Amino acid sequence: VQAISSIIEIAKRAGVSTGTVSRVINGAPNVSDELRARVTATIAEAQYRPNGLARGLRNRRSKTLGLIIPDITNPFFSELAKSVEVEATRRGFCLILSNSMDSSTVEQSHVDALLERNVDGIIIAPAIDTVSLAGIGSVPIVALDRHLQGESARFIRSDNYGGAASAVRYLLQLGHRNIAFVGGPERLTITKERYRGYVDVLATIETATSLPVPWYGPFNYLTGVEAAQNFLALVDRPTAIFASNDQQAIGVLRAAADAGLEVPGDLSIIGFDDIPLAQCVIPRLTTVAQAIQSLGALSVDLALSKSSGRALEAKVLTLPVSLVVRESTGPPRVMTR
Amino acid sequence: VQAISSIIEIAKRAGVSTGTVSRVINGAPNVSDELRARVTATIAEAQYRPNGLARGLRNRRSKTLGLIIPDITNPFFSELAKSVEVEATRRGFCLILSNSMDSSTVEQSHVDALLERNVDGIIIAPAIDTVSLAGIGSVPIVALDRHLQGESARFIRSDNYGGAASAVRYLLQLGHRNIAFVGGPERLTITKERYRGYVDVLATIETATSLPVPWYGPFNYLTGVEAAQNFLALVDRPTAIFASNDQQAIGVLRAAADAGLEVPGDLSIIGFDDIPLAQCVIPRLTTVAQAIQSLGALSVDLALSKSSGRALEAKVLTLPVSLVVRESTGPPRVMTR
DNA sequence: GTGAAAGCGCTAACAA
DNA sequence: TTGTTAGCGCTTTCAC
Repeated sequence: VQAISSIIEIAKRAGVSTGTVSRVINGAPNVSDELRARVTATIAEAQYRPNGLARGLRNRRSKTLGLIIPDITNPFFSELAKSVEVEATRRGFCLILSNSMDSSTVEQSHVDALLERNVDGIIIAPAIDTVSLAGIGSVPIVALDRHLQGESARFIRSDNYGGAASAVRYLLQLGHRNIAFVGGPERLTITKERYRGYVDVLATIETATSLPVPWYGPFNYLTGVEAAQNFLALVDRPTAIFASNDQQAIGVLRAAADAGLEVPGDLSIIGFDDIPLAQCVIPRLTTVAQAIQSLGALSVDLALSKSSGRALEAKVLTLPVSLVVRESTGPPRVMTR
Repeated sequence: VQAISSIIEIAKRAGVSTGTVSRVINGAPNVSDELRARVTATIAEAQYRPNGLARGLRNRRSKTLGLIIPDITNPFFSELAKSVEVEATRRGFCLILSNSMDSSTVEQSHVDALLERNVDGIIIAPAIDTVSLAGIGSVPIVALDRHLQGESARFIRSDNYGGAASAVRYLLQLGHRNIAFVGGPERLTITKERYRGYVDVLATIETATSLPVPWYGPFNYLTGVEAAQNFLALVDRPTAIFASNDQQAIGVLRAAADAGLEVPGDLSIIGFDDIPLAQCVIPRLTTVAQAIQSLGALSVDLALSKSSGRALEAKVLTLPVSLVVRESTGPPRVMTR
């Protein structure tokens, strides 16, 4: 059975006008029960599927959202992408996925591609959050996790400062005084915010020595390995390392094992994000948990809410984080702030 | 500056017809250099972006591909999705991402959504590879990693049988005789193929005892943990475990650590996929590496190649795998078959 | 409550 | 080489 591809055909078969078929498809109230039933039956029988391109052209909306992230391979972003996709689907939207590979140029070309496809909104975790994007303004933009230049975008992210602060505060509680910092790319605001949280808390105590020089790098395993190798070779070796994401923290774990160190006996490690893997590595990872589900769902929400007009709406949303402490035995302890 | 939104406007400004503007946009040869320059300039100046919906409607193609996978959160699929997205982008296509959450029902609704959006092709890793999908046939379909019922789809996957076989062969070489099998969902063909590879190789030697009963479960960490707990409690404890993916293998690692076992001293473990994490866990994971890049790129290739007519084209593509042996010291050794 | 018809922005066939 | 125009499939106003 060849599926029918035009509303005209359906109208003909059902013996009604295209207008009526359209009204039925869109659930308009002013259609008689009789015609509605007839049209519905015809549609089902003919396996008819309305043409989204035509509808989009006519309605000026594609029921599609764009998501631009640095790298879907990063577990934090794949968790995020999943929650965005699920929420978008729940609302009848599709999600176009783009990886910027941490390049603003690639990012811009993705934006262009999305705009050409008339997406109804763009959610983006910018590669470099001090750069602005061209062509934006005709469509709702949500900056996710990372800031975006320009006044048009809404911004949603976690409490990076507070998260780092509570991690370091916990390490101090455990008695650590020499705590090292592994950061993400130095240019990013999230990196700076987490660093400030770290520094500010350490400033509250008196330390014998100065802090180890922070180590910056991409949010991946390798950075953690390199950072740890660097820190562990120091004369005044840190007893704890705070990493800016879980992948880095796992890299630190890896390097500590290679160096023959016990974790947490010889070295304490805290990560950031709380990806599923954190509860699986050996030993389990203590980390600052982001509310990834909420970040994803809310960003869809923002992208889809018509904000035009309501100038006073919140431009920046900061979601709370919580410290998840995992020990070799017993269940994880969640410490909110 | 308000960006211009119609080709008519551009035509007016440049003092030409819409036809000419269209020809310039599409790089048609028969336009004089003078007009081409004028139109190009006007477009750039007006920040004009052609409307993809209208073009798609007219051309019957959306320059968009659909990808349906069980779960982007699974590192194997996020690697795959990335390579698909990169290849699609390279060819000027966008990628719509959908998670089926391992449900055929969800899967079908994603297919419907994609068809309504007139995607030019669908790449799918089916949740259940014995189920067929409705509405397919109007668009090129590529079954990726997992088989799809129906004759219309192309199929591309790795050599699951050979991969499992070479893993088990390697374990035999190391002297293991009691090797356990952790499988993915039992209904999947990939699970069965990997199991056959495992069984067939073991059938070539004489074993004192019978094989441990295989353990099946989703492709995640937890399955590995549970499987290992099960196997390690056996009276006749296996000395090696072959897991059907790296996440499961990492779960086994986790459980072995909890049980106080040394890997590989007390227990050898081999995984499947070779996700980046495999080289980072402690100890590093020996695994069967899939050519994920090629899988992704080729599936885009298949989805985009007009196969209509060429009936003799290969319907099934099987990509070779290789065993990557990682030891506590030294670089990984790649053993192809 | 229903039908007729204009038009969303674009391309391609045809005419000039 | 360039312009004119029909029409892709749909929605919605307007008239009945």
